[in-house]
Amino acid sequence: MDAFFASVEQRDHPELRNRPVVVGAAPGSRGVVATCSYEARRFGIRSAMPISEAYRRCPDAVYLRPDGERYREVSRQVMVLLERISPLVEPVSIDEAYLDISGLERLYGAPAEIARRVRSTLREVLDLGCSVGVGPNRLIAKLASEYDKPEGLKVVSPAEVIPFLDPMPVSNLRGVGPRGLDIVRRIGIKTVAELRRQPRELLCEYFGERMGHSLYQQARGQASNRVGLKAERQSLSKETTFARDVTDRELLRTTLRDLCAEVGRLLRREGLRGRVVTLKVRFGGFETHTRRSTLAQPCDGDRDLYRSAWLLLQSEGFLDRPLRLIGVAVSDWEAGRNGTLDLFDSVGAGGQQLYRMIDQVNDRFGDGKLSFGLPTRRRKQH
DNA sequence: TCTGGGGTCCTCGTCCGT
DNA sequence: TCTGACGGACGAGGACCC
Repeated sequence: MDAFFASVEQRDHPELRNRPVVVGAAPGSRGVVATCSYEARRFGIRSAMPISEAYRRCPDAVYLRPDGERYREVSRQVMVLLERISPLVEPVSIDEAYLDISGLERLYGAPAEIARRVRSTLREVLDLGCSVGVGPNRLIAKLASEYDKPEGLKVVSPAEVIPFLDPMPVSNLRGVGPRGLDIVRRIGIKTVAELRRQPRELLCEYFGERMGHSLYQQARGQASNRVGLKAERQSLSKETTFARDVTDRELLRTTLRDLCAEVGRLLRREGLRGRVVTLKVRFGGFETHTRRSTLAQPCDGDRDLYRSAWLLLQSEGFLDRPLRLIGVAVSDWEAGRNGTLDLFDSVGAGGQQLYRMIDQVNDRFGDGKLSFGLPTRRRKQH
């Protein structure tokens, strides 16, 4: 979806149309821009920019706090419409989804026609704009969707993959953030074409085994083409940044208690019980630490969570310095929950080869005859 | 100077049992 | 009985994404 939160606000409040709209923290507070309308982007405002900076660039914009519940509801409506077009829809975030459209040509026409149908359906039914990318796999489809925002439409055929990728900056690839970009600069490359000329060993040496291998594949346009169910939740957390750094123990105590109560409420709502409680703190200079504690029994109760979190906060000496942020997370669900995950994208080359072998066996002996489970994420996945 | 909140995954170090 | 190698479990932190 294009500028999703801002577009929903502009749609629901016509007086905001054609005006710069910034959804995020309140101006004057510690916080950032979640998203902003294209009118606001003309002032150089971007997602993740400090709200104070956004306000300096455009004090006349309309500043709104995010309405998460509303956006989630609209997101559900989007997904329902997508499911009418393809039976295989994988939501990847609140405003993005992959659709498997193989085999739909007879029903709807060429891939470009299907993409146009997606775009026009969301515009006509929900009055929202989106950009659609079509490609032979997830990587290419995603990059194609980002190619011509807003309301873009780009189809990349298998033959066009390499010419499509070649001129792109390496930062467009998945997993290349500011740190990755530093390394890219150090090697002296800019484009995907230049990246593809680097030997795999060199990329692994600079980026680490997994990331190096991933970049080697991405530069060749290789990626998974599986569209599956949304992955199950691995953890659940709540955190808050104080308006001013805090030393007051009582304020820290009540804040932590509130956070634990909220996490507990959500755990119970989702029917999850976790074995590990993680405390997160951030000091004035943005120095961030986490400390975790494994419970004897999985829990979803506010009091158990609070007891562990407060113990961690006290025992680690975190109360001696002013705190900017405090947070609490729960993870490692009790056995029997969250037992199945589609890990195709995270298992690496060995795992992908296993999947291919399983597909071959199932092709020969009937689908579903063979399946396999991976041990929990932290264990070595060989 | 400024830098949210809610996530996922990866790497590395340490401890401990085999 | 001792010792070293090995690997799993666990914890911390970094990097990235939306």
